[in-house]
Amino acid sequence: MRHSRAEKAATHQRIVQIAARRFRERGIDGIGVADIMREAGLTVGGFYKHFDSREALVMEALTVAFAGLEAWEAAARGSLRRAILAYLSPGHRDDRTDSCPLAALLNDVSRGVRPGVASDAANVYTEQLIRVFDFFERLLPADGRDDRNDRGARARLVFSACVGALTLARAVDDPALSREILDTVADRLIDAFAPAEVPASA
Amino acid sequence: MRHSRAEKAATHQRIVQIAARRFRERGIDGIGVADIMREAGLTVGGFYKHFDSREALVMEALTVAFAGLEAWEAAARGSLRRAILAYLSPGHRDDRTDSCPLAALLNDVSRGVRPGVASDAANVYTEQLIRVFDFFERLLPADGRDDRNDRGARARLVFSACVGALTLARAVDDPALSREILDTVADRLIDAFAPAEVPASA
DNA sequence: TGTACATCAGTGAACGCGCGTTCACTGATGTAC
DNA sequence: TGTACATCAGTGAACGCGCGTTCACTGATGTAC
Repeated sequence: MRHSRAEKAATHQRIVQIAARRFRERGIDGIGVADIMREAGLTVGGFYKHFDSREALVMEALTVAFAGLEAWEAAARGSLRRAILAYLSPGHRDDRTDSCPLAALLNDVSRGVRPGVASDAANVYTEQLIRVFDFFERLLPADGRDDRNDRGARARLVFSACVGALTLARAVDDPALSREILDTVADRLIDAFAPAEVPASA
Repeated sequence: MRHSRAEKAATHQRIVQIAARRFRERGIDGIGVADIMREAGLTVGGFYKHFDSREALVMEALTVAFAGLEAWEAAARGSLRRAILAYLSPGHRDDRTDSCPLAALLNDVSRGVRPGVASDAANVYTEQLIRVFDFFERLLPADGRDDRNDRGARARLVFSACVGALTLARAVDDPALSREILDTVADRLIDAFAPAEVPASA
């Protein structure tokens, strides 16, 4: 029962990190407050010393989960090819706890979107999706018939295909089919949108 | 309290139809047995005269929901362009209760997939996804460099992009962005994969 | 065709369970003197 | 620097609630005669 200020802040962050991982793995309704606290080495009662409600934790966890996108963007180092291959890798498919929240929470967020009803989660989600679309747009090569709108359209297609292929590969029973979805979609996307790009180098 | 045999069969189908719609709209865990029975004009207790468990209803509802894919395939009448435009239409995005189960249940099913653990839902899901991939493959035009594998790859890309764009359009807060995702992804897909196709005629 | 009885679709209350939340309590930390 | 007290992070039991499931019951349907 110790509680220095520094320790409280660390505990708070620990809870949020665990939630950010478990929400992506099991869905926002897929894990309870008691389980999260237990994983943090605490008991349920203490939860409300850190958050006003479960919903408040959800929002903090979303922010943390989306912050992970920056690491993925940085890892691409300006290469569309690398970005696609990392997104559609078996590692990203299997490591759900740390994976892209835009894919992991697709249905959870979309079910919260209703005309006229504001959803904080959908707000953050939308903001981050726009960021990722912009990221892909900057990565796309300018080709002959290129105008800015066309590049935006291609960026939306590329990321839609990435999200679709990743989540389909996760939902599928058959490991061979799952792998085939990842590999062939990545291959086709690179072929169509990053053909001239120099292969990843040192 | 009447119960002729014909009426029981009709009641059974009514329950399954309602479940097939609500599961797609709210997720498999998003609606309870009591609510489904109430919507069917019945009380909870009667549920177990029709199903061994909630899980049994889920499986029957999935079968019914997937059967709806056939109607969509038929409506395309052999045109890739029509198939894409129907899938990525605002109508399909908004009418979630009757929409494509592959998109509506993406995360729900994928969370049930764990290595070594059999999931009946994932089985049906995989089977139907293969069917849809085949459907797209048959619709793709043969082009010059075409071999069968390449057509399979293109089919997987097209449907992955459709699923991704539809679900992203649903998760997004901003109606203009949502519409832009649908329209531009459909446009790019048609441009890349069904360019020579004659526009829909009578 | 008519009657008596068995069946069973549907009722509505109750069950155990897990959830988010509340609460009285504890004891180490931080602070006032 | 040392002491006394207030604060508050964390505990663990309890709360109401909704869920899937069970159960004794009802009364119309189906069937045997």
